[in-house]
Amino acid sequence: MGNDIDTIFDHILTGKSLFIDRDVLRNEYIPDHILFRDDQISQLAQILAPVLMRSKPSNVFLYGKTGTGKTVVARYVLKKLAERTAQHELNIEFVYTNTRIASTPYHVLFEVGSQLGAQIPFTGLSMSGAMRRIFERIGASGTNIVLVLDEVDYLVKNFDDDLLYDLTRPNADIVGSSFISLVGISNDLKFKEYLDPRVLSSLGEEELVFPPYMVGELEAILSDRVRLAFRPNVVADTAVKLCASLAAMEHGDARRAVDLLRVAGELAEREGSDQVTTDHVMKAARSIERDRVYEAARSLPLHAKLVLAVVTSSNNELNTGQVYSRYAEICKTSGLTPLTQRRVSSIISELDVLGLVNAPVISSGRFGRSKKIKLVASKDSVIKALREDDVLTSLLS
DNA sequence: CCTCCACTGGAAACCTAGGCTC
DNA sequence: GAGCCTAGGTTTCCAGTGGAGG
Repeated sequence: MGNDIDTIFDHILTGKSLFIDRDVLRNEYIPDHILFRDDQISQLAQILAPVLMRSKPSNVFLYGKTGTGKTVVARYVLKKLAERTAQHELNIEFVYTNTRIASTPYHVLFEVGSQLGAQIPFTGLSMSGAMRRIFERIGASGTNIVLVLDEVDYLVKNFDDDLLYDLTRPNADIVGSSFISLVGISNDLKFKEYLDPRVLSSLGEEELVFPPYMVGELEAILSDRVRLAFRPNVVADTAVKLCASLAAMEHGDARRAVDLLRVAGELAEREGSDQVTTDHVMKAARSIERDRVYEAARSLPLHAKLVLAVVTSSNNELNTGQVYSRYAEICKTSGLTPLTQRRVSSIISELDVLGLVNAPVISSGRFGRSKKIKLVASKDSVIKALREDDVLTSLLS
């Protein structure tokens, strides 16, 4: 039915699409009105307001789990500020980087630099060299910067807080009267424990906490989006409730809730249904999980894929030694140089963090202590992703 | 209570790619 | 263009460890 290409086009041409505006359900969407975050918005606005007077605002930390509105509040306030600064012709730039996507301290600088128009090569410069170029750039133009570092906890846990220290440290000699003001966003409430006291004192000047949304709040948020995104009476109330309660189980994650709604809507539309039902929501939940697994597996480096293939091909739990010997065997037959067991052990831990495998360390007394590794993600999705790699296709038996 | 397995995971050394300086 | 420097990934080295079996 829904697979018929003419039906798909017909639906769109005859205006039978279920959506009015799909973009409302996208992650990057910034609503005109943000529900249940009035306090955080006004506090953040107050903290950042001094930029309008050309003085340096305190650095801020936003804490809260994923999908509690940190990023959207930050972007919303920044957007409003940018509107004002444009009116008053103030020399302020707002820079937003997600440090988990940038992934290394150097890439963060690279990203920040390119947004500011400073020339930073992809590789080759020292950290301090890259930092100097950024400072010189803003010093030369007399620009003040509000820098948002999303998911800073990732950066600090995987590396250290030197970058934060360097960014918060006053560099009067280079930057003149310009300043950099930091807005750090962290998913981890205990994040502060990882910080050096010297960083904490300058960075932790102000902090805002974002509590998880309650089921009722999620429902209100979703209803709001439904009104903007879908045609009237398309989405069943029960479907909205289900999205809200599924997301509430994931510690009140609004992003998850909105994703569910979008995917459910797309599934319903593809089926040619004129209603989005709880059934579509359930299907959406499964489909999102499959996509997540597929994407995670597909983007792994070759040797991580090989390790994953070994785990996937076994029906029972394996320990690190078993995984390594099978992995080494595969490398041998395909003429690859195997990585060391130490490295493979780390790769297994990385797969665990990605939620593809479960690998707790179990002690079996006399029989040693090792990780007990088993696949937890959908086997089909993993295999599908692995088959996309040419090297793997020839190996999978 | 002690042993001893099969690792774990921290730390440092090493390697490579790529820009920098002269 | 040679030689230097750095970041990021990997290897090397190794002290440390939870608990079944003695």
